[in-house]
Amino acid sequence: MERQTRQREAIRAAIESCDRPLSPAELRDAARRQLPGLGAATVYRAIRDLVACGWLRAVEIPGATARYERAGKPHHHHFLCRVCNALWEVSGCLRGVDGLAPAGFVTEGHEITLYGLCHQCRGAGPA
Amino acid sequence: MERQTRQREAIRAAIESCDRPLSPAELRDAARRQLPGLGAATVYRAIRDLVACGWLRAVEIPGATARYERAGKPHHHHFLCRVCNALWEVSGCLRGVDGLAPAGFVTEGHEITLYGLCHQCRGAGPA
DNA sequence: TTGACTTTGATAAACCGTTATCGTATAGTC
DNA sequence: GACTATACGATAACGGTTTATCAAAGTCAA
Repeated sequence: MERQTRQREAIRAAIESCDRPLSPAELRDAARRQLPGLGAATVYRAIRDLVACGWLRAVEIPGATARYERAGKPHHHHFLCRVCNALWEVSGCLRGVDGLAPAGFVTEGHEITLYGLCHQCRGAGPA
Repeated sequence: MERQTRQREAIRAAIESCDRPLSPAELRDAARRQLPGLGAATVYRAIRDLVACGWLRAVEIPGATARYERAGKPHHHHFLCRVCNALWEVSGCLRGVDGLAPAGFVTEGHEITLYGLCHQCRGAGPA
């Protein structure tokens, strides 16, 4: 298993050439620019396999379907634009996040999601 | 409209007697302890109306359906237990969260979600 | 080049939370 | 108590995402 195909090539290339996490639909659209006939099922299969082998990572965000980014990046967070729904990478974190948990809780990780307008929608979007 | 019914009474009481945000299913189960025949549609209708009138607030969390809590609480965040899936309230926040956004982005709000084991699952849950 | 086995793409179908439908029950009013 | 509009509960339907199916195409080793 794990053959080299044009489809998987295009999907991996789309992830690597994009600087932000993509939803399955965004990923399919991006990969289709290189391989127009690409089917949706193929994208889901590739996502499943790439996550399973540790190459890709799911980014869960509140109130929306998951996005996917290259695994192995340093710890960071995300910014969700309420106009274009793109998820952007936010470098860095804050000290003390895990310490917010109440006494008696075991914190294993955290997510910080910022909301607002991205640089592209700042001027164009509605108030 | 807005009649006083046993159903809405039980739903409001369930929210107020619980110290953490509830999903629609959790809310229904909680209210059913007071009113066993309560239907799911009634819970969804009540949630819609209570959110619309500002009594209830939706809490969006990554990778799960929204939970609901009394509106009007001071700014705070949440802790999601990976074993029992309960969402717990976490008081306080951190300075500088909104400042994480990249230059050129307009931050309108943020969510911080901690993950791990709640105090109840700490001892009982699997490693 | 052949041939076995994998992957693809189109389609259908599963999923799951939520909403609409509709006949019945009930709250609030006279 | 009777009346009327609202709310309820059961069920079906929805919408969007994800997965299963299967014939056709493609990959890769021999």
